[in-house]
Amino acid sequence: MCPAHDTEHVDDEPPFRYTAALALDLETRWQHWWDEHATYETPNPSGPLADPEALDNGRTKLFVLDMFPYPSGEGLHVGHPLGFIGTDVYTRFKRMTGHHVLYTMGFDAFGLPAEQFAVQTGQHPRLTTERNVTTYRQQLRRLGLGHDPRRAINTSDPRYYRWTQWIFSQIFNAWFDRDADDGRGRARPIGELIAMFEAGDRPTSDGRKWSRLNATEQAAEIDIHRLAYVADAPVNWCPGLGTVVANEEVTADGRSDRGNFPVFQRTMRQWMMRITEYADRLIDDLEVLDWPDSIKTMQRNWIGRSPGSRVRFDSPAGEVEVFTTRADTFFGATFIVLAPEHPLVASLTTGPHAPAVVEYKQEVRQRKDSERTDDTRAKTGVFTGSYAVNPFTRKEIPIWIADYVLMGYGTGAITGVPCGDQRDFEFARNYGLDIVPIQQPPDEWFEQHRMEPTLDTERWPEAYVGDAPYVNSSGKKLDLNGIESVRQGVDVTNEWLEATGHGEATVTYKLRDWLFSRQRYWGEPFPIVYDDMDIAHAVPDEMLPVELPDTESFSPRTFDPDDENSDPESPLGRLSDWVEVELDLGQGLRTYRRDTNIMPQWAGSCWYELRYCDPTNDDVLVDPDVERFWMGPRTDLRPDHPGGVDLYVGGVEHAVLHLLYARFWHKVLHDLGHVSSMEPYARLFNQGYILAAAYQDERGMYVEASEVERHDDGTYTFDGRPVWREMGKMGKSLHNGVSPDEMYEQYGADTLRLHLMATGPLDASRPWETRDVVGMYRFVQRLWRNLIDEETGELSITDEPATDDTRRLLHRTIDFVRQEMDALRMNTAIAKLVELNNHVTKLTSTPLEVAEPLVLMLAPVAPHMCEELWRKLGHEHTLTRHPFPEADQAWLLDDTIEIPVQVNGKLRSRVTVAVDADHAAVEQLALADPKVAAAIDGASPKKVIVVDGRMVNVVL
RNA sequence: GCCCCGGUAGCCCAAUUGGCAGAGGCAACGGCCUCAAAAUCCGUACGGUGUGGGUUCGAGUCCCACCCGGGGCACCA
Repeated sequence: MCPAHDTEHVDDEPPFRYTAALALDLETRWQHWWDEHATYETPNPSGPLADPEALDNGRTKLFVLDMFPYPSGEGLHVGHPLGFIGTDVYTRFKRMTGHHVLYTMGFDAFGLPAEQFAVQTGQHPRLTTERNVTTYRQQLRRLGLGHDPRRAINTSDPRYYRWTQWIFSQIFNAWFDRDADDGRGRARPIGELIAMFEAGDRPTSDGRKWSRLNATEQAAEIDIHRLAYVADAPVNWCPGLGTVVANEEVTADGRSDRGNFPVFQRTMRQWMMRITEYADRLIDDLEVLDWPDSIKTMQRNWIGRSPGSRVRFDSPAGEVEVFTTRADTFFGATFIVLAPEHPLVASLTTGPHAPAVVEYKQEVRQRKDSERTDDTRAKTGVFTGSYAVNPFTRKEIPIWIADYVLMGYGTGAITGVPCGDQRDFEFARNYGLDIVPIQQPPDEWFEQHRMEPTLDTERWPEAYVGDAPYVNSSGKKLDLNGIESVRQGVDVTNEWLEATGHGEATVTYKLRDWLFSRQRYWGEPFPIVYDDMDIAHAVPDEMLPVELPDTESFSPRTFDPDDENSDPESPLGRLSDWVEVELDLGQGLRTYRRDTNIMPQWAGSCWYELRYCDPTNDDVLVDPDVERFWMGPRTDLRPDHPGGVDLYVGGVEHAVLHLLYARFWHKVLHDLGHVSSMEPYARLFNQGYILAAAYQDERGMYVEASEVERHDDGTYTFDGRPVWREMGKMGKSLHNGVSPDEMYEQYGADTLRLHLMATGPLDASRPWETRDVVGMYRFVQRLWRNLIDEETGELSITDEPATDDTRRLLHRTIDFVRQEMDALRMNTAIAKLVELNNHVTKLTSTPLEVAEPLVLMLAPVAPHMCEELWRKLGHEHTLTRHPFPEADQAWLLDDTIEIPVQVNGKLRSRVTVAVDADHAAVEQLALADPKVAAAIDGASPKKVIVVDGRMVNVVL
């Protein structure tokens, strides 16, 4: 049983012992006090939240952000607040060390999880969302987080999503000028593009004069440049969710990351965002971000930039364009492979081969994703019957189709170079295609394969990939023979391609445009209407928000998860009263049809940090002065600082979704002049996860972990049936959550905060053990007792000065704790505070000169208790902005120091020397030590190594 | 298969970046208190750093190979 609940004996306890009950009392009291005194409200330099006087005190601004939660129906578990507490401790520390801190919390309340919860419980998502937000608010407040409550936002609040829609309109009304900024490219207002067309400064796509295009044609011309556009595109249709989803939301095995339903590739008319235009900037600007390398790598991989060449081959069906990163290998190209879905396949297929081609395409379509991605499977394909001309060799080479070539990457067509590409090699071997050697592999390569060097590829065990001298690689005006590096071979070939018009150097990306529309209910409606010509118009800014219509039929139409041929049906489309709307868009009152899609979950989180800066501004999404103050580039720190939030803390799972989308939106807003920062998050920190034991029964189902019984033989049962234990991320899906409410009840919030911070570094995942929490509970009890008389509740300390020992430990602790908290290493800071407190415990009474700094240093982690103690120490004001203790350098140094003496690397003795003793003196002292002398045993040392203040090593 | 992290006491974690392996917490054990127990308090013990090699006067720390755990990517031409 937990101590605090052992009520039978509670009477024996001193009345003012720090117990859970006392913690509850003082914690709720202080939370109330902070609210009343607006302790954590932070002023802006201008606008509605301005208080210039409060700003003008020489403090540095600091914007710290948590990844905001979506309020699920289960409420918090103790794993959730790990990051929140980490940032809270950090911001509290920073407030005490001269910073103006912007720190608040909002809710990511739109989206699938909220909607699914509502559908499951048969209640309107607005109701369930509101209720869940209330629960979260209470639970977070109980943790004592120092948020500015005025800045809290909720993405499903019309006053918030008004601006989400506004940003969408900005993106819709923008195009990407690739030539701007010396080829870096920049978004510009669509009006500037129209002006260029009108002035004839820019040719239209089909070369006709702008004025000769009719309204529909003009609209179409503009639409192909918009950063947000509607297009027929291959999309991921998920019947089980009843909506399309983005590439980033599809798992590696072809299922939805929400719900784990099958996802099918289909061509559909959907909203897309031209994130691909930003691919280079999204990669290049990673350089100036202070982010974990792992996340940067994930983003680079996701964007997947690969420089290569496009080359056109003549074929009976016209030109076939292929993409390759190895332009140097065309002399070895002995076939062409198209993706089975390639548009030219039909016209390239000759009569005799048609049945095989049709059958193969059918086969590929039916192949399961798990099979398709199995790269151990033999390469398959069929011949189309047609030949293309290799422009390098002038030879005819067969055109095949094979499913190892993907339509979604490059041009969906490749040249088969079997001698230099393992996939092509395997394919050629399978179908008896020529393998022409074009490089002389190095001798070591043959040695590795235990064979004599040869150019007879029949005997090669695999393709050779890498640098090597070229052979058989000369033709008309292009001669690679003699060149030895791939790099050079590619460069020379690219020059030839461009000179002859056969192709050109290019870059392809794995990144696709962002599929932005969803056929669900709980999200931001598009601020778009269509006229009778079906031309899309942005709803004017002054008519925003386009409010999400209230309806009881909010459930999306979902389908059999495997019903590939079903079609999405948006819930908003059923509301004909809402869909039909009369508007004056400058041409008088007309009837328009609203777009019935909603935005994806990610829209609201793409820009929330901006709204935190200026949450109540009704004129702009964020006042430019305010944005510059909180998020402007800190060129005072380093010249290439991109601006953005100073510290962003959250889980690694958003590496390529939220973090990529948010960067994209931010860059568009920057380009259009709305924000001064070039990146949203200057520094990113990934907190670890709290893991907990989870238990599976025979069926593999997870059972409620708290009800599992452990037996002496190490086995576990649930409800009398055997279950098996594993460790996993705490949460709903593994049924292993522990609620913070239980911890408040047993120990109080300060203890929970201390425990979560003390068990390990913030970025480390670690298992939760409820029984460990008592350690920090004992610590705060001890600390409390060191300052407070448990019988009277009165302060019990002494004005007597501390001894030198105590004082030295105090200043060392101050020095260390400052350093560690600043580096987000709360675990080691706490360890040193415990150490100091343990030292104080041994004293007969606690000196005031230790008590005060101890309380101040612990305050960031255990703010409630420390405020209470601070008050009892006679201070009237909150310690929130009281200066953090400073170490006195004089007490950091000892006069003498004990250093180890090794003989041949083995520890033999210790000697005490003056800190400033010179090497000779230290050496002499070490050699004179009896234990050392015994170890040396009369031999004369070869060398004596003295490391200042560290150790002595006598080498014989 | 490839690319990142990480393996230190029974458990969670420190270790001034190459210099005495242990700061802190849990658990364990002993003691005080108690009729007894719980809680509090006081005290004690515990491993040579996943494995094998190498560099060095000296390796938890650097290098090489491997094993285990976690994460990401995976026919990307």
